[in-house]
Amino acid sequence: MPELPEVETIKRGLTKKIIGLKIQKIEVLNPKSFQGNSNLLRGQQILNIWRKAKILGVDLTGEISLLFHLKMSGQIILQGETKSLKDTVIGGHPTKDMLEDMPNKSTRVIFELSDHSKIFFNDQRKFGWIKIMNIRDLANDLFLKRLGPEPFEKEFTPQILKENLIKHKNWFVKVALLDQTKVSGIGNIYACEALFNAKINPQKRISELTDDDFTRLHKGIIDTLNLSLAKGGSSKLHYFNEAGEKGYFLDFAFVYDRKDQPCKICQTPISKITLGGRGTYFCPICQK
DNA sequence: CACTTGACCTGTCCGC
DNA sequence: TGCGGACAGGTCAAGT
Repeated sequence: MPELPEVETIKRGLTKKIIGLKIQKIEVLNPKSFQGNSNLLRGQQILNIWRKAKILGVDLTGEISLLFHLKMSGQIILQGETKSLKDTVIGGHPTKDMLEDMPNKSTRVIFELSDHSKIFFNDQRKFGWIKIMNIRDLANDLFLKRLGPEPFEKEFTPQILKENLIKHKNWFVKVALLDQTKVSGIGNIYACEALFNAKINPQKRISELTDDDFTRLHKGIIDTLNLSLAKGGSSKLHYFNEAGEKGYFLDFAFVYDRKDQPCKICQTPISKITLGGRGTYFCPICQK
């Protein structure tokens, strides 16, 4: 899925466009994609939009919030009333880099808003979900409660990173980065890229990391996520922002999805291995 | 316990 | 061109 930069990009885009609007109508095309009674949403106004890790939250009147998790292939696409998607895009990427008009065969849920725009929740693989939660239950949600620090918040320091990871001395560092209870929002792309940035081999065990490694890893995480935000996120297969545009971070990636291609620093072919069941890319020379 | 594999789904790409 | 298998931005559950 969409990892932190992709969900954050969607959050920022939606915030500019739908705060204050009301939800007029909900159409659930795939029941498994939507948990809760969708009738509760009708007439509720959108108050605030937030992100925690890879979860997107939409606070509504009526003391309820809508939570979205896009998992591997989810998309949230906002489309205006009359204009086609490509007409609404400002800044003009080529047409081939935009989604076609909605709905399509992956559309699972459709929201109609008070300005007659529509939000399409698309999800090819159906792993993603939307759920309605009472605001009081949000504070008790186990997944949200256990999430580690947000990389862009002050609480995330090299020391905290070390403290959270050191409990698992024998874990591969790459696998540890994917654990959302240690740090929030990192997925497979940014785990690989952050480790390259920090010059750490993904097969290193946590116990092998020095304080200097933790410091570089902390910086590598933040720098990598920042760069991706600046490039609009990563579009490998499914990711588009709320306006249907791709993100271009992967054009700048050093290792992810670059198996056998030359390292951009030392020209050594990039390696691909499997760690914790996930494809893992790294430069065997640059990452010690 | 710690660690790995499978399940959830659909689609695409690569090798024979 | 067809077909099978591997693989894909995530997370949880079951198995070893």
